[in-house]
Amino acid sequence: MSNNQFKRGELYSVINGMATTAVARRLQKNFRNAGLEITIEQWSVLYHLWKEDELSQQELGTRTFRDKASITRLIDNLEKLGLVIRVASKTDRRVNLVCLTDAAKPLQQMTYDLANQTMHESLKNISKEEIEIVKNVFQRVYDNLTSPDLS
Amino acid sequence: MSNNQFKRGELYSVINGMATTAVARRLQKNFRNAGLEITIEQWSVLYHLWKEDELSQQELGTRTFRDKASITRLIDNLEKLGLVIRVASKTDRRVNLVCLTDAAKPLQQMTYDLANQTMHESLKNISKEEIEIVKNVFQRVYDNLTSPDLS
DNA sequence: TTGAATTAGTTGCATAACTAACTATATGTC
DNA sequence: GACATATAGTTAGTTATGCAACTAATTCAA
Repeated sequence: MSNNQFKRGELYSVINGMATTAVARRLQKNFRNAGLEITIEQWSVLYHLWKEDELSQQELGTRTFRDKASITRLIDNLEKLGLVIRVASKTDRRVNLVCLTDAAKPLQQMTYDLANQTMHESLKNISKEEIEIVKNVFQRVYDNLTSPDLS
Repeated sequence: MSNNQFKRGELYSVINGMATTAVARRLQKNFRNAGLEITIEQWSVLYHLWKEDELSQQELGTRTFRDKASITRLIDNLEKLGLVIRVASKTDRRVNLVCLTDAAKPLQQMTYDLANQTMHESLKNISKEEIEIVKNVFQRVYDNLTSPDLS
């Protein structure tokens, strides 16, 4: 009966190895070709800071689906690049607020444009409806795996 | 007009950070809970060898969407675990054929069952039609990014 | 108010990814 | 046959991931 839904391992290997990393690799390549020396992982952090600056590392982890240790090291590298700084929170001394520097500003429009270009290359001939379904399925997969089991 | 198709970065962050890694993490966790000491990356190589044994590293790279260097080290680690061996090809001395050992045999059914279980957890309440659309979109994204541009 | 439990962040360890440079073998062409 | 080119695999260097153990600060509760 499981085989009614998917051939063994097939969907898994599709999900894990193919389209998603192809998109990531293309975006990384487009960054490099444009002379940008940041990784897509670093970009994903900057992306959330451009939406809302001065987030805690914890909050950045939640928004980018990473654990604390990964965020610690991503912020280390972004600090080395001079794109963010850690500022101690005044209300909770455990917390670092991650703040964009002036050096990060010029990257915003450039990386948005490259991300859009990459999405256009990736989503050529794919309809809005299909994209909505994919996004919706992904959200539900994520919810299936992260919400507590109520059964 | 790009915003007609997707909100900036939104689909990207969905694809890159969320559902796919949640599935991978869950499968890894299910392996660990079952006492299996292999990574999902190692499993993805074994998976293809169970379908067809004695593949070259090159061919394994193609089938698992990895580059040569990644395959070299995955095979290194699988050899250390005693699950595969490298056998020099008799017809082309550049080629290593990667061969399953007897130690890998008992893992096949067990990991298939765990992968199926993981897929059931992930795909709860997601219809066959939606799964087909996701698979189809992924294939077309991959094709968009890997086939030569004919425009 | 003191002691337990929780939360934020860091560090060590192992695995894995990509790029680029490298060796060795094979192939194709003059 | 000899040289250029292509292919298979390895290695070095950098970045990233997950887990577990750890410190420091905060909160909760008796």
